[in-house]
Amino acid sequence: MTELGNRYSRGQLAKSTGVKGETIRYYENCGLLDAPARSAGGHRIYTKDHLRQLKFIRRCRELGFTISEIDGLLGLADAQEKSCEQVRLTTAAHLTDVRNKIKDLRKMERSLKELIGQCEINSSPDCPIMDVLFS
Amino acid sequence: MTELGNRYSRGQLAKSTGVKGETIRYYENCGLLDAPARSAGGHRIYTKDHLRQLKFIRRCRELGFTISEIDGLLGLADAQEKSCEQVRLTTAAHLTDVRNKIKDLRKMERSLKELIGQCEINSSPDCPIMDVLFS
DNA sequence: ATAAAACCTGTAGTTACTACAGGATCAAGT
DNA sequence: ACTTGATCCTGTAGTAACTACAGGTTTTAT
Repeated sequence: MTELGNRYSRGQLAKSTGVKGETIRYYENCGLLDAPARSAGGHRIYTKDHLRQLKFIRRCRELGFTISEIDGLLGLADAQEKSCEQVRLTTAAHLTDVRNKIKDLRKMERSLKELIGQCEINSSPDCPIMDVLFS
Repeated sequence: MTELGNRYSRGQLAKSTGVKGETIRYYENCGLLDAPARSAGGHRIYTKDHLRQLKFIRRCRELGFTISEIDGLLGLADAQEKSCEQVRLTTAAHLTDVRNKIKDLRKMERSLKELIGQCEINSSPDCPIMDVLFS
């Protein structure tokens, strides 16, 4: 089916997706990316399908999905029925995670800002940041 | 100097700082936490100084400082002069990191929200989230 | 004295890659 | 056909900051 002008080396796949060659191999080991055919000499021969799949993986990673979440999503891509709802749930759960992380970081941000603020007021010989932390 | 009623086991130290016993050992291996004296049988005997130091480490970790940043801060705690400025710089640099992370996560949040939004509109048999990601 | 709790060391697992080492193969030019 | 340089192959080890054993010793409480 996929035959004409449809062969990519690992390097070409890397270039067109922005995913490093070594990482592509890693995804294959993980079972995330389908194992491609091999040349007589053992080199991997990828197709347009791999390209599509890898682009999907990269996008999901950029959105902060973990490998196993992506694995789940790829599994759902095949199973039709009910899968849409599952995808939505996975995405929603991930959104919650992201929001919690933001909350934590905001708390850190406030504390760090406060620590630095102490410095501006300061004129004592001791470091006020250390004073607060090392109490 | 530190002698009376001033001996803690690893477990006691763990309980009073909220840092797990195994993690305490890890910090010692890292060189973060000073190696304590040992009993005849080889058990670690901590002092109030260790308690103080470990609390400092825990606070810094909660604020997102890396181990090596904390190592740096602890080094500065001794060296007096100029160290306050260094502490402030380390803290400021860390604050920038935290803010960048927040920015990234916000971008993720927006995208995820958008993806989920697609679902609410949707009535087609295909999953709109997958459609967008798997394009 | 005995038994349970806590401790000891060293090693391996976690996540998502990245970076080698030491070869083999491929593609292009002559 | 041959050579050369780029790319590819495998397997392993390293990264950050822990966590979790296994298999044994010590401490503490009764």
